[in-house]
Amino acid sequence: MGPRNLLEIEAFVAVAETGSVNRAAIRLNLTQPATTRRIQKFESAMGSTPLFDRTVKPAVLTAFGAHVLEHCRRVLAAVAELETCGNSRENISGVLKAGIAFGLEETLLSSPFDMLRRTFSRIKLDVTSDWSKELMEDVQTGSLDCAVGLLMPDQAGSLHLLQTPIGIERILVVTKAHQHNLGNERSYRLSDLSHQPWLLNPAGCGCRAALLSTFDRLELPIQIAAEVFGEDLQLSLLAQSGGLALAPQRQFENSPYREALEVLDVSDFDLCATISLMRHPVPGRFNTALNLMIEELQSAI
DNA sequence: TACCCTCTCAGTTGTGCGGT
DNA sequence: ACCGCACAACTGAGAGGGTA
Repeated sequence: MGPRNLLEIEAFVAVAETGSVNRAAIRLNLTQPATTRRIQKFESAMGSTPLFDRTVKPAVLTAFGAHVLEHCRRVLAAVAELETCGNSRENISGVLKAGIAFGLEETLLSSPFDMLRRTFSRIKLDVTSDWSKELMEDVQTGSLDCAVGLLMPDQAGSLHLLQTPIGIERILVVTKAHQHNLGNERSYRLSDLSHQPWLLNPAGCGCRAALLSTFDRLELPIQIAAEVFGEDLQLSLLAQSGGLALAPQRQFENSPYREALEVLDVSDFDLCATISLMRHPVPGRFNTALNLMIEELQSAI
């Protein structure tokens, strides 16, 4: 088997894992016909037993295909391992497509990415921000090589991704300091806060979804006064006009508005998110770089 | 050795077909 | 009507061989 067949194996694994030639093509940075052709060559090289059942739509792996897939994954993992041991850091090159969850950019991004640029001079970084849920899907489809996400408890462990926990982030309920209409309680319940104006991120934000789902479970109404993108802007508005907002603890502690804000102890809303680095389970060419990035992230927290 | 021609391979665009 | 897939035709890069 020459290196050409390795490309066909990658195409087969991509189609099997994404469930679609189109999505596989996106993962492989190819057009759909090119991906189809690689699959066809691989299938013909594997003999007459079909790898996909195309009588159903979308096509699914046959039992033989599933068997072959496991072998292919082992081959790709072995090749990645071989490349890792053969490559010096200076020789690892290419565009590393990384995602970072909204809200984590400023607190987490600088140190690990500085390290990558220093250590792997031939890696070009392509960094995008999005909600964690979207980032997970992008890593799953291969549009991203890795992503640092803020995962809610119900998101951790979902999808077939390798998730390395970096740290825990407590999500705080924050209000303007000395806000009179909340009284001077030491602890609140969500029922005390359901008629207060909330400033929340737009739909797509995991923290918002967790809060709304808790209100829903308790059958309480919630008054969303404004949908404001980004915790920085929310905290700024909160400091001026009052209301309630959610904020990751690190972001709150680093906020210039911190002195004008206070954290509420809400006894029936205790949300902790996991900061995780997500990547594909099959090690790729950036495996060494990602392992170092994890160490840097863990020391940055 | 340098240049040119030919062939092969892997990619793209354009398009048609079938299923939902 | 739209989407996903496969096929046909075309293109560009690279390898290999022949010739001056």
